[in-house]
Amino acid sequence: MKSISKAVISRLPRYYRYLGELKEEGIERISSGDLSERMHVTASQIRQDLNNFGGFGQQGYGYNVSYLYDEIGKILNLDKEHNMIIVGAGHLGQAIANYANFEKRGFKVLALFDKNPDVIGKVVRNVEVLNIDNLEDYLQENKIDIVALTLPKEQATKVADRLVACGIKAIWNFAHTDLELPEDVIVENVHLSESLMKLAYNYGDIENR
Amino acid sequence: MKSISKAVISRLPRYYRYLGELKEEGIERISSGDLSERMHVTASQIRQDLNNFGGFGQQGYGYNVSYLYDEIGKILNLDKEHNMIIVGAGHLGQAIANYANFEKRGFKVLALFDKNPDVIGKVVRNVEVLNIDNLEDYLQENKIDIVALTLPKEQATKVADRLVACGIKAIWNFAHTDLELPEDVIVENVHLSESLMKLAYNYGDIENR
DNA sequence: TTTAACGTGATAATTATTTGACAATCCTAC
DNA sequence: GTAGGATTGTCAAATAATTATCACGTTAAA
Repeated sequence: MKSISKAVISRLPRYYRYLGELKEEGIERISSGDLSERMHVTASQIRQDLNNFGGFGQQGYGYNVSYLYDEIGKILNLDKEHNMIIVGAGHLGQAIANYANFEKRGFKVLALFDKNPDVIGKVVRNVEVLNIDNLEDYLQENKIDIVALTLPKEQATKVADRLVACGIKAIWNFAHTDLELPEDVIVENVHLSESLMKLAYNYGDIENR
Repeated sequence: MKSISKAVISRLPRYYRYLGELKEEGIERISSGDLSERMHVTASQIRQDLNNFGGFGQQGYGYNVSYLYDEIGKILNLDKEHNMIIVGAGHLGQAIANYANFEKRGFKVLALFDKNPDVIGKVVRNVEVLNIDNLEDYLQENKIDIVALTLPKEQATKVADRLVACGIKAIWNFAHTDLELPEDVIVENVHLSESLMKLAYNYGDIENR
């Protein structure tokens, strides 16, 4: 089986989002051509992308919105529950804990962790902030799939090692550093400052006109 | 002048980060080979990327860390001050306002905006939350370069139009939607849920072993 | 029914990106 | 100074990603 390219994967969530919107609008079917106009990508790319996972469409008809939505959901593992904890209960950690929509997609936040006594014990959206000293114990007693790491980089590296030692295989990393972890641990980075720098680069041309 | 590819731009902030670390470690010079080991990319890519902007290195010596750091900073427009406001003073908006490091790079948060009376008037890191009704007035009186949009998607679309009407050319968009704006407006998207879905996809294989 | 329009999936062509190779040049030690 | 080693910038090759094309199955209107 030939593996799916990274570029394709990174487009799947966007397809999923647009299909969700179409579904909400009550649209039952859509052609790659119409979808391409909405999404501002080529129809060819849509057909090619989807075809990596099987022939979801039908000639002369297009794609069934609801069916395709569900299929992409399955591909993205959104049909499963994912237990998640957040390590770092600062503003960003709390922001993520507060974001309700993740739960709709099966991502369930079970706990936050921090070392700061001021936030330990606080409850954010029904989720308690626990003492990070108890991280190992907690992970032993609870099956956690994903850890969101919202710590300053100095602490993130060490905590990541602790997480991996406990068997964690998926880290959503918000720290401004690249975690050096074993190959079988999946890290998805969200480097906000790098995103902002890209924006600064792109709009710079306009400013200096 | 041939334009710089998107792929190169998106790597620049990472180079910048690593060079900053090298600088902090007191390392004065580095070869593409050594840097490639640190960053886990090919030396060829580093040389090729940097060469898009000029010959920063020297044969037999490598690259001067401090010089290269500054040069990449200039390319990314980090040598200029950027005035920023945040529209949407929810948890995410406040998290961004609280993030001190942006200021170090020249991104200055001047105000937050919200429509919720509970947060209007609140002060986050010396920055006040203002009433969104006053957005247009504020933008007329203050030169704002970048707007961070941290609103639910329903509101984001309309507010984005208002921003553009006021002449804003750079939007850092955290709303879960694609803003449809004139071509000369630069939008940098941060779609957290899409990032999380990518993680779910990638670690799914491991889980279902 | 029949048939024209539609629209996929597949393949081919094109374009973009990454990697490899090496001559030219600079550094450094003697 | 000079020779030998290091390392760049550049060009070419290889790989990857995107886009265009089209044969053929499906739909829907007459």
